[in-house]
Amino acid sequence: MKTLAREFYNRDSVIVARELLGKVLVHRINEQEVFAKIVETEAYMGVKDKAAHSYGGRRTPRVEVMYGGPGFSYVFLIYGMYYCFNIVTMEEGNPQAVLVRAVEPLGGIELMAQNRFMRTYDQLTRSEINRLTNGPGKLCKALQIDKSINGEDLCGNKLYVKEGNGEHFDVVSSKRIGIEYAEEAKDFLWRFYVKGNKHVSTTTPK
DNA sequence: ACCGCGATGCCCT
DNA sequence: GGGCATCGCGGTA
Repeated sequence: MKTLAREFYNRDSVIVARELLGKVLVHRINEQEVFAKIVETEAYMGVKDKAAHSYGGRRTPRVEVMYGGPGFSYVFLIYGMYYCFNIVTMEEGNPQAVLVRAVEPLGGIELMAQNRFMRTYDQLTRSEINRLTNGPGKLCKALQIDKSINGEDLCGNKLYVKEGNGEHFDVVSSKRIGIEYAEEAKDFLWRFYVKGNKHVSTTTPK
């Protein structure tokens, strides 16, 4: 399957977030590979978006990669223990990004089980299987995404996104999660997920 | 099922 | 020193 080209990411975050659904996120780790279908995303629209780290043109060491070109990873630590994985969108100097909030495991399941629960897949409970990758922090743990790949070029061959299998699905948009502080921006419908998919983090955001 | 809470460390208009 | 684009647990039902 074809890897997404840089031009795919050189568009509005809302468009990219919507179109990333159904695509496949791949992480090559030494000889191994984990890959998973993107089923939930959120758009962070940059300088005019009060929920974005780059709101108002805020430019600190943490958010610096958001100011670079499209198609690079932006990984940050949240609550002292979880990582969140984003893909930078729009041209250099326009700091937008898409947060990947949930994925559906497709390959490298054993490695994901080890990364998340330090056990083999068949040793996992139903609950553990269900919450393997259904949240931004969980998918980073499962796919071994951490600060060491902040700024990684997704047009390379270590961490990248490729086309999905082309099957049809409906898309739901909703308010974004966990941004109560963002005033009017908290109500923007900039979260997208695959309708009916079991790996979506939640279907009823506050 | 839902709800509340604590963990834990980096970042800093 | 306060806040955070989260998660898992233990309580109640």
